[in-house]
Amino acid sequence: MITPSETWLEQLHDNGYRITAARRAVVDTVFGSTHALTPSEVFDTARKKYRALGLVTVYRTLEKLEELHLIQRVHQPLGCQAFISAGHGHQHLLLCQQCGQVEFFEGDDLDALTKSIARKTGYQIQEHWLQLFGLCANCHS
Amino acid sequence: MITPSETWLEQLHDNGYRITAARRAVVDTVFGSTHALTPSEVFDTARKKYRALGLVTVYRTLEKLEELHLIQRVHQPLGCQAFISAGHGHQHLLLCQQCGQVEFFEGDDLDALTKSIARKTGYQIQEHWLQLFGLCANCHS
DNA sequence: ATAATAATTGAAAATGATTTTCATTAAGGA
DNA sequence: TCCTTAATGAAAATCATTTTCAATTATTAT
Ligand SMILES: [Mn+2]
Ligand SMILES: [Mn+2]
Ligand SMILES: [Zn+2]
Ligand SMILES: [Zn+2]
Repeated sequence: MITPSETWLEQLHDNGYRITAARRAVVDTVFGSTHALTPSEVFDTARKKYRALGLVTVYRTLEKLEELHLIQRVHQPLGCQAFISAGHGHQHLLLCQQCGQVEFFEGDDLDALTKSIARKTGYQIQEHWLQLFGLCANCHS
Repeated sequence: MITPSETWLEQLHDNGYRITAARRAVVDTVFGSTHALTPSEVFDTARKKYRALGLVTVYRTLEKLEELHLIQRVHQPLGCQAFISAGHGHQHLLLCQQCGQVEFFEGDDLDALTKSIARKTGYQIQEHWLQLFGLCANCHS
């Protein structure tokens, strides 16, 4: 674990947010998950750690974690409500279509492509979304 | 216009769907739009062409057009409910962050990248999503 | 052209996800 | 420990989408 979930709590604290049992439960659930989780899935899991948790608090906590760039929304063919720990620096996602596992990768070089497209279209290209889908080592073979 | 909107109606017909005034209005609205449109936006525009149109029919027609691959959903930072005419063959989207104009481009070559990622991660990569964001010629300059 | 049929329609109701409201609780600095 | 104020969960409200259903209409068979 490169970033202990404690760091997320510290970050919340450093940004003026309080550390509560509800937030601990949500943070502990989302941090370290290898699958993107919807608010409802976070709720189900986090409630096992903190029974009194409310779904509303899950929404509110995810909102703050996203605002601090600690988590990011994952767009998938079947829905775009799930979240995962954010990558560090410029990274992209690789998703297993079978089991839903999420990995990050980096090292894509789209400079030649974006320059070529910019020239052809007249666009000033600012950013890109790239995502790979496939089968993880466990799911194929 | 490479594909007249008549073709969309023909396609609907060829797939056993009937041609109705409501569907004409939706098809005429979505076909040829240079911006991705939400169901509600389609409704507002299409209703000008066919006053009796119901929002439900917009949802149902978009569903069929997507099923026939005539339109495709557009994922954006602010939402993923909008649709645009589908590209032909293997193409990706280029979106203007200012005015929302959508263009297609092709010719990306991700083979080297996907092979490298496959080797490093053990994934069997099946497909990719790539989208560029920027400012169109009108919006910058 | 007419009639028969089955798909399509729009309104209304139902559903599901997310947001807002609000009285109560509790974090954390003084 | 006390005080202030952020945070909480329940309930209600909102918003997007889907389902239901009786009426309408496109298409096929006559
Ligand atoms: Mn990149
Ligand atoms: Mn491609
Ligand atoms: Zn897998
Ligand atoms: Zn523009």
